[in-house]
Amino acid sequence: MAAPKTRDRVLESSLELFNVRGVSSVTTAEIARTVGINEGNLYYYFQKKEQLVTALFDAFEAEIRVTAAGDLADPTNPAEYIGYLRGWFATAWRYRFVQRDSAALFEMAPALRERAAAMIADAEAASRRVLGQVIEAGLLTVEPDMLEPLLANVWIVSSHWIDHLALRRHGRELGPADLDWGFRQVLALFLPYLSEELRGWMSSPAAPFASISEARV
Amino acid sequence: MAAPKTRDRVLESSLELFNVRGVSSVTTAEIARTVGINEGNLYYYFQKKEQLVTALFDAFEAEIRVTAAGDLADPTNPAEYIGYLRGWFATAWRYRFVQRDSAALFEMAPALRERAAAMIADAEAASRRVLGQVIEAGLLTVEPDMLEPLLANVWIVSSHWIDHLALRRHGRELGPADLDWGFRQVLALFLPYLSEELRGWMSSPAAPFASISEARV
DNA sequence: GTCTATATATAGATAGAC
DNA sequence: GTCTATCTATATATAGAC
Repeated sequence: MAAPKTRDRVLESSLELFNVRGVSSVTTAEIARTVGINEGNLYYYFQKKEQLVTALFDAFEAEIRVTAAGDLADPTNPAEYIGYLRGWFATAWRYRFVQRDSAALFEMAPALRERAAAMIADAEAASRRVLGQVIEAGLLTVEPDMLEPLLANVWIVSSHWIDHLALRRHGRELGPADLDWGFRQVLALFLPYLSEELRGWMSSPAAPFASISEARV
Repeated sequence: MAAPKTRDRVLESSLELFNVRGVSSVTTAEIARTVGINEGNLYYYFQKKEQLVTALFDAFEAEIRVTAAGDLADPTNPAEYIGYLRGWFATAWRYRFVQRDSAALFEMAPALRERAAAMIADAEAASRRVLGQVIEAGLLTVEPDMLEPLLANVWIVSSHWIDHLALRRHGRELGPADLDWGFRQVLALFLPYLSEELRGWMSSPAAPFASISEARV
């Protein structure tokens, strides 16, 4: 296969740097150095740092919208809903720079504010719909009053478990095992609402608890 | 009473600015302008921006440790535990700049990383102890396996509901009514574990759901 | 304790040769 | 498409008068 184009390597390196150290702490000089190109060359592809950030947001949004559009072929199969959740979770991880320090992000690229708000509204609608299917299928028992708070907490924990764990880890880099921790935190939000049947399944070897670290993250 | 000293006004204004726009986006020039003093004067009190940030962290840590040291006089009284939770919640709100963008914070003041890790460890131990009292008293029924995930999610939601809501609000400033929303999100984490007795009490007029906005925040 | 004026460093961005 | 050299703006920080 062809060697990755410079533009793509810039995006890849920037994503990693932004995720780890935050959008505002990473300089264009550092990005160029990491990619192994000159700073002038970087500006050939992205005339403003804002454009770089926006291009990464584009990718994030596209991935979120694919996930949102997804549907459960068989809502009675718990593995499918867990897979669906894992999709959200993996995307939130891959583009965690968006959530972390969103204030600085929007200050750098103000146009993203509206786009992010629209995106999250659509994403919430999608997850509301899918959760509805799962409840309909009898896997979960959630009183109507609890639906919205539950959805919001799922989003919050999926997006922000990283900061919490990084703090406890004294800033050590997070690895695959930590991803498992995060995903379990999300699943923990659902545990009290499991039907009896599902409760048994969750503790069976078939439950794909630990396999998040094997997914593309 | 005496007019507030300049140093205190600097701290107050900085806290507000950092909370709203993030540590790395706020400049010393902007702080001085907000306080109504000259930039040179600002540097008379804090020779480095890092010292300013550290002083605010000191206040945060002190407040957290006071809250952590607190105990429930009567663990069978649900209002007391809710008050305890509200204490955590209010502090997390007042110093939300610490959680939001913690990467940039630690890059600016590396010494805070270790302190924050130690502080959160103590805080977790404290909330673990108090939650234990409440469970002992029969107000909540939490399986031992769920205790740690629950505590972690309480911390995550308490610290990060703001970013989530700000996104949905299209960046509008958050107000007291939004604080209620956040606190309800935290309480929602506990709702599935309520004893029957407590469940009734929660829906009674005595339940101090809405009064978080009257607290000092 | 507060101000004015100045210094230093560096991040973001451009021009033009190759 | 990539590099070298350079420019501009500005954030942090200091010196010294008042």
